[in-house]
Amino acid sequence: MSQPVAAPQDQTAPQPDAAPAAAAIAAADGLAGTLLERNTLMLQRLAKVQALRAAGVVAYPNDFVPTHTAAEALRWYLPGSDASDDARQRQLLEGFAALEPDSPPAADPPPADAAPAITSPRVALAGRVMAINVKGKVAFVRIQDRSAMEVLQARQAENSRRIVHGMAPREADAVTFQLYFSREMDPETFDRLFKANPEGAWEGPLIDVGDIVGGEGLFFRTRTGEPSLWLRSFDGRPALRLLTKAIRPLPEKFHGLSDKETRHRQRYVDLAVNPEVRQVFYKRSQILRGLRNFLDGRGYVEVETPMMHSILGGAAARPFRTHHNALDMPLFLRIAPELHLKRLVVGGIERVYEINRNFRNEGLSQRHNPEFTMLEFYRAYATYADLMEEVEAMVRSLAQQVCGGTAVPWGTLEDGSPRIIDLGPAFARVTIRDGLQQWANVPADQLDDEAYLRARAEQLGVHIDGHANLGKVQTELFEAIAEPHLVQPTFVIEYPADVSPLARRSDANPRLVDRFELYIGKIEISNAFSELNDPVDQYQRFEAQLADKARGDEETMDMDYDYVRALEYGMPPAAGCGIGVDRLTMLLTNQDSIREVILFPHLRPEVSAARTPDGPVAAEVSAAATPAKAG
RNA sequence: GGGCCGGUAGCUCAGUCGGUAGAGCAGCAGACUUUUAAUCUGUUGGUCGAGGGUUCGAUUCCCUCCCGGCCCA
Repeated sequence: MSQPVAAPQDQTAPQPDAAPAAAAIAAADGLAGTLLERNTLMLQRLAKVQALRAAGVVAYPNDFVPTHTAAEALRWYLPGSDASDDARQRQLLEGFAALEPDSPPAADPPPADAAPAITSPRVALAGRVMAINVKGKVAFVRIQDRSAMEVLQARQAENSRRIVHGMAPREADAVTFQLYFSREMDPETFDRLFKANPEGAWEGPLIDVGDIVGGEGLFFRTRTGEPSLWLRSFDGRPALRLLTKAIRPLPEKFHGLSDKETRHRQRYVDLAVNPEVRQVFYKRSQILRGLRNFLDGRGYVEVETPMMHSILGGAAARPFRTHHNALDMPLFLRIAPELHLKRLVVGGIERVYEINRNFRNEGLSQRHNPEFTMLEFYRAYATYADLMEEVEAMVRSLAQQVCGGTAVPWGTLEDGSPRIIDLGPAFARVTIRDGLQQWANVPADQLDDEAYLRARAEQLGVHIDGHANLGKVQTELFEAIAEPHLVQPTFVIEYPADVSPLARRSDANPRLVDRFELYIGKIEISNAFSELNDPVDQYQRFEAQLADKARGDEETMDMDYDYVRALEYGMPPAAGCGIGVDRLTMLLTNQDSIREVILFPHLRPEVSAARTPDGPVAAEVSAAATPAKAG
């Protein structure tokens, strides 16, 4: 049995130390030892769990069934300007339980724009408690559920109406829905949750911000016009139930959680308290769905190809290495799916795509995460020029779906106003050579002079790898000096064959390949080219890669005999395109860091100051983060 | 890899030219039957990122390290 806690009856006496009492309760059940860390707030909340159990309440029930989301409830309650539309009213009423004949008491005095007296449907809502406001014998509990962003829109609309009707505006950015609990509706539950319980195992209120609750009731407006759920007990059920007791406190309601490290390490907290973060990932979901819809609609087939490779290929990047125990062989995490997808084109899947992770063993930055999501699609009987049109249509269509238009905000200008990127007009095109002349002031007759280009790069402070060949020098210099100019969508074209070992040579100039990269907002979004399907040329280019590797270049491809064999069977003329989904998401959600569009971006293992009564558990936390399960 | 900035209560942040720390919110106790970051009264809570050095004394000064952010390569 839990030890009863001495209740502080005498106000003049020194304050009893609540923490040891809570610790006693928690420790008695061996609960605190399971925590990663201990603090007073957590021990208090653990004690509340014990108090619930002592009162015969199931602490973590799973039998509450919400009938609606908060947004559905609001939609019923705030029909909007077309509320007079009978069909809409019927549609809104669908799915609601039978109307309750006894409506909650009318607000006093009734607000000017109050809905006419109505009978309210019975509604059960569940969500996380974001704010509690106890005022004597009534309590307000604001909850947030999965419909938070729709609630936000509804409340903004409601706020506009309030202003029109001359009422005090509400905060329009609230994503919570308010439950109103009057003690007379269910005194026992009210007192247990909101009032001191001197006889209980924990003397104080049992509900906290952060808990998950479920409540049943009817709609009404408070005196100040806030649409609320008037909680009441039906059929003897509690008017408000704790569904999950949170042991850890949520970040503070006003400033919220802003520490980036904590936000990324504990994304669950970030998502719980920062609705705009949830919105970014909802949009990411929309983007993925939009990409699939777009390609499916054009006859592409989605496939999944291996993510563990024995031969590196498809991109110039350093790999992650792993090992297959049973076969006792080294494996690479794939750096690109390209060569597998083109094998499928050989096999007759003439339009094919894959959306999945690539892994590249390189530094982390605002635009680089070691694992990132790549869309690659391949289309037979198409050229890179065809894919330019296709990519342009795809990006434009996504912007319309996700942003509601083709003009999307992207960062800020010098004066602090939002920079607008317009994806509506035809995307600009610039060749590598034009760019070098225009932005690096390279004379036309020096464009193929490697020594000159290296000297110019030196002048401009651009570092170029000593192993780089002419094409790589041209490309690296171009990328370094051109990127700041590539804000509005721009296709960069006419790449040197040196840096494109898988691309088809240009018929006009065999030193170039038919390739483009799409830059938007100064970042590379896409890379595409007409595919090389001449097996002899392909074999020779692999050999050139091996030569580069022998010279010390670490970012080269290996010879892939099976891929050459596939080409020997004949790949239809084709073009292929890769799109960085994370970067595209950055663009369409106006985020300046890739970490803001990846749910769990890569971070160094956490070194926690966590401790328990039995000693630090940080070592366990760290151990869990290491790949010890491989064995 | 280099430079700069940061790590102080559960959260957001002050502060200490060296004398073991404060605020707001959260929490706890009380009042309050329609609140809106509710209000009012009282109050608990910190190995000041880690380790070492200097010192009578270090959260503060010095060194090393860890984690993060920004910029550069």
